[in-house]
Amino acid sequence: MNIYDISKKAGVSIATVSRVMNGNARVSEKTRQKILDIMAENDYTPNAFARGLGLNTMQTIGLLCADSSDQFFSRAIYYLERALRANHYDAILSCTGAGYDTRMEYLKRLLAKKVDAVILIGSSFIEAVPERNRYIVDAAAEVPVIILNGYLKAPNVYCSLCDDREITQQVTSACLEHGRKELLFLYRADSYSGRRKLEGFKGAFAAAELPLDPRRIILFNGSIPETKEKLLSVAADGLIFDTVIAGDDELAIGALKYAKAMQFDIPSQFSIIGYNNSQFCICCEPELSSVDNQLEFCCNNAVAALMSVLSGKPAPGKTMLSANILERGTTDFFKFL
Amino acid sequence: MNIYDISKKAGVSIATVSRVMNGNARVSEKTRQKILDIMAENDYTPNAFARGLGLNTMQTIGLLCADSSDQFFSRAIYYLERALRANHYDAILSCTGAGYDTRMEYLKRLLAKKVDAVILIGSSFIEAVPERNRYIVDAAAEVPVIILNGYLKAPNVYCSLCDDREITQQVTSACLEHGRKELLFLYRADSYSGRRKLEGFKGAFAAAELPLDPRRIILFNGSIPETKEKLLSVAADGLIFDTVIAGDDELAIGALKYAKAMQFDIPSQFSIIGYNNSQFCICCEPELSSVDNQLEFCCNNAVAALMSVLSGKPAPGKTMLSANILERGTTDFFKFL
DNA sequence: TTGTACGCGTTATCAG
DNA sequence: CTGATAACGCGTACAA
Repeated sequence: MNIYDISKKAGVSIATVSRVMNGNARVSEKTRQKILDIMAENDYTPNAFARGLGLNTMQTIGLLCADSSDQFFSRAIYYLERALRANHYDAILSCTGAGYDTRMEYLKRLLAKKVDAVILIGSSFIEAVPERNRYIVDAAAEVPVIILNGYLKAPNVYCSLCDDREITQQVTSACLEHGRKELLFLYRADSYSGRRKLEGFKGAFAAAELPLDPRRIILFNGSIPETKEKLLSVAADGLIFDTVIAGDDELAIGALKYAKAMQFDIPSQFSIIGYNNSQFCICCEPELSSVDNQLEFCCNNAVAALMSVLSGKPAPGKTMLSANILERGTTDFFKFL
Repeated sequence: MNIYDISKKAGVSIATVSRVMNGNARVSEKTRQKILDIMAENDYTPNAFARGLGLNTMQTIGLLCADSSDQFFSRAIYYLERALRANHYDAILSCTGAGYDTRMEYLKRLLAKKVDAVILIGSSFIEAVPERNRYIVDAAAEVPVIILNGYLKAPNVYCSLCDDREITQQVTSACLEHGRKELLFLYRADSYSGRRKLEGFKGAFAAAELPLDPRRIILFNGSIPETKEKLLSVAADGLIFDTVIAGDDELAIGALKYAKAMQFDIPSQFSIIGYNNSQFCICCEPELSSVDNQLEFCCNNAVAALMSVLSGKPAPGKTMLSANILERGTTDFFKFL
């Protein structure tokens, strides 16, 4: 059933049918109803490919993320998909895994599918060496590129992120001010947000004019039990620490397991701060204090910016949100923050 | 840059260019190279919409799920997307939420986008009243429909699931045999798998010829703290229970919080069995014993069946996998299972 | 081995 | 208000 069939049954031309479908042009109420009835009877659906060919869009946005099963990413996907759908766009999802080449390949694949834009979920897409981000800038020459939780300054690239540096510095400063000096900063990846969090951690020490032992900064990409083991070995090497500031909640849970293995009282002897305010926080005991990085707002902002750009209007290249710390059972000194 | 531009630059017709692109027909090695070079120079990408229009496929599969941020669904999405991609298909994701109408609406929307097939993730799509599943049968008249973790017998519908009934019966029987008689079955939804799990629970009592107090079956759809409160109130109402068999890990964590609030020793005084073997299991203490329902196999099977169907070959309407129980710290009587 | 011409189902631009 | 017709870019019979 195509537009010709409908036009024949209605005794009009395809142009009129097309006008009725798209609602815009003026058609007599009588023929409009007739055509609508016939379309309903035959439950006609316009061919999306033909429409795509003519309009050069199928109203789809490419979503690129490392791993959709990650708790943070999966929430982002949920919010983004919902917001896109509300704007009549569909989401093509593509999970790249950790590899750099795969990221490039899958991004190209999305572009080949002629998506209207691409959303990069997660700061792992933004590397420290500018040249390595070149492929993103190139992609932005074809379609708008939205980056969630990362920042890249380039034409047609729009970033929506939370101020990881600031909140990490605030959290770290709060620790220092409350007498916790033996801090450990544990982060998973040399990503944009990882680097920003690290800056915040260092910034707090600088602001307090305290020396910072580089051994207190640990880049570690492991599971919960591996993280626990890692901390046990760090402690065995003689480093003393009574507080862990983690780059994500999973690392924080690892730290919690470490603290329990050491039979520390939490939070009086040992404190832990997670990041992302994920479900990890509420299934352990004590429950995990964590940074709420406003993911839902972030996602909605990202889609709002995208919609603006897609309709030819300008949008800010960077939208930054401030984060909050949610205090639960693994700390007791954020009451006043 | 389209096929005409390329053909002009190469001094050949578009047919030849098309042949080179699709690799199949025989073209002289010389012109083939020339065309390939020109395509590379101009980094030409065939227009996906035009191709879709002609071939009536854009190699996309619709993924429908209630909530991509759910731990179980997000893992399913990851596995499915990966398997689809390996077969050169892209995934359009659509999250419906809990509403029935929304499910119908979004499914229609996917079909309107002319996806090559639809994968329904999660047994919540399959209702007890056949008439309510009608829209799925209708969809299967247009494209193959794959159901993950649910079962619906209908033409062109292919289901990949784990034997929830059997494992739940095994688990329940094991409890009964080890002297745990005061069981509570806690499940979230009247979904296909929910009903199957319940059958298993009841089946174990029937097999042991034990009476089953209906108060021991609790249908409850709440968060972790809500689940804890619910169990506290159930206990306050006078029901005695020392074991919770939960339909998912989140409910199980709620039960764990309840047990801790009651200061029961786990697992000697109180046992808990979760379901899905999700990340929830390893972030609590003691860690949660849980049913591993072989999600990755399930997803791979689903995609394998789909690929078979899409290439015109037959596939089983139902692929059922057996599950395992993974014993961790909340039980101590599955060693021999 | 290569080229011509048509079909795919729309949208949009003209005339009328 | 309506109709004829040209794009849109590709795949592919059929012809050469």
